[in-house]
Parts: sequence; C-alpha cells; structure tokens
Amino acid sequence: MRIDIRQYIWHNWRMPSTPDVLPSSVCCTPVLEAPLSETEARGLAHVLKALADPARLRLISLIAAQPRAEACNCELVEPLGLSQPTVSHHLRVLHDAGVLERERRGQWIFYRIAGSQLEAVRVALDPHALTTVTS
Amino acid sequence: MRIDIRQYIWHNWRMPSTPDVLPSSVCCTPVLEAPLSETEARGLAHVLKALADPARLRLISLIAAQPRAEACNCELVEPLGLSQPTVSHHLRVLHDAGVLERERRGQWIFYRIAGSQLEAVRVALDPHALTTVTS
DNA sequence: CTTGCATATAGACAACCATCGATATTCTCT
DNA sequence: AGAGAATATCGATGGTTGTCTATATGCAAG
Repeated sequence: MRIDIRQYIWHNWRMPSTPDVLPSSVCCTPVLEAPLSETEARGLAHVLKALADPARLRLISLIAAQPRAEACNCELVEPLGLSQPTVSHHLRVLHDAGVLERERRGQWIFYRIAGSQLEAVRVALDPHALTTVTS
Repeated sequence: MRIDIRQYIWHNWRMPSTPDVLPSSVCCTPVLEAPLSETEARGLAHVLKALADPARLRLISLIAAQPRAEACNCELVEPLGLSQPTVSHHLRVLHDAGVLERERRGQWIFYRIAGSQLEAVRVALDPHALTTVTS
C-alpha cells in the first residue's frame, strides 16, 4: 500500500530505459475506408471494449500521469476508489487487449501504456484514411 | 426492403447537399494528458461503448461505403445478417452517442456518419495531445 | 380511409460484465 | 523456513446488453 522509497529506488536501479519501440500488432483497417469483415470488426471491437469503461479510462490516464508514466497496482487502488481485486481485473483486461504492458520488478508489477494499440485504434477511426500504420 | 428507383430519386430531390459542418459536441480531454475525472471518463466511455460492438462497427463501415455515404435501415439489414429490429437498435445506439446523424426523407430514414464524435474520440486517444478540437 | 412498406418499440431471454470479499500465489527480507 | 507485502484468482451477485419475435407507429399512394 505504501511504498518504501529505498526499495523503490533499488528496484529501479536495473530498469531498462522505457522501451518505445513496440511489437505494433495492429488490429484492423480504417473503418471508414471499406466495409469491415466480421473478423476485423470483432478484433477492433475487442480493443474498443477494453477502453469503453470509465474505470479503465481513468486507470490509463492515471498511469500516463505518473512521473515515469508507469504505475503498480498498489498506487492505483486508492485514487481510483475501487478494491484491489477490481483494479487488478481492469489492468488485466487492458493488458489482454494490448493497451498496457506489464513488467515485474521486485515485489511489484508495473504497468505502462503500450502506445501501438491506441495508435491502431486512432488509425482505424481516421476519417482521412491515411493508412499510416499499415501492412 | 427493395427500393423503387423513381421514389428514391424523387425523395432525394430536395435533399440538402451533405452538411459537413457539425455541432462538434466534444466529450472530453485527451486521456494521456491528465487524469480524467469520473464525469469525463463516463462521457468518453459512453461513446466508446457505442463503438465497441462488431455489428455497430460494421454498420458504420457499411454506411461510409455507400455511394452517398448514407444508408437507410432497409439497406443494412441484409448485408449485416441481423433482424430489422436489431439493426434499428444498433443505429439508435450510435445515434444516441452522436456517432450517426439521421434524416427522414419520405418513407425512409437515412443515417450518415457525424464526423465530429469520431474525431473527438481520436483526439481523446491522441498520445501527442495536440488539443486540436478544443473548448 | 385503407393498404403497404419502413421503422421503431415492447417484452423476453441468455450471455456477459463490473464489483466485491475471501483466498491463493509470488516475491523479498530476516 | 517463515513472516509480510503485492498481486492474482475464485465464486457470487446484481446490472447491463445483444438478440429475437410480435406489435405499434409513421409515411405515401390509390
């Protein structure tokens, strides 16, 4: 619940500098470009469904607002006002959808935002259909 | 179910040329910029929830793919493979979320994509947080 | 005004989901 | 090995939702 500063620093000693290059597993083609197949629609809906919850949106924004843009479960329970199992559940949903990355460091598990999925969603909703991220 | 061409043309006679300027009722601030309030999160989640369904995503893409970028209920039932009431329900959800506009013309009700809400979602998910559409 | 078509609403049902308390797992330090 | 802390899993529960059939509403043409 409370974090010991010395332990925190120690465990971050060997932390790799925040990785910015990601696997970039894009989910689908722009929605406004051509009719989606059922499979494409299911894939995009899966990611959107993960995002479409107030608690999860707040989790994302809370993580992004942290100094290192990462947070452990224990730091999120109190500001969110939900129980620890519920927070854990939401983090899992976001991780399964590829929106969050997780990394265990010592006692804690830190979550970061995996930018590529959010970007994929933005591209999918792009009215200009730029095919920026593409295959 | 089947559309009479003469009636179709007649009813489109007095159609205003597709309006591009929209009320632009934006829902929230960029998620990655600052922690969302519960109200902001609820608002954004509402729009995302409307988008987070395979049938509705396919509806959007089907409408966008039409020659005039608009479609009536009857044109969407068959390609979607769902019952007419179900299609009507999904169109209603999208309209309530501000994703679709509706306009009655004669016997039919035509749905168009209301770009501003999609754009608002894209801005909300923007990692660069440009505050392009703003208040 | 009646018939025919397009759309919406009502009611029902099954599946899903957010949430919780209780418990298990995994790690660290002594 | 054992205690303590962070996280995940389990089981239950109340609420939401996607889908259908049946029915109602609204518009147009004869």
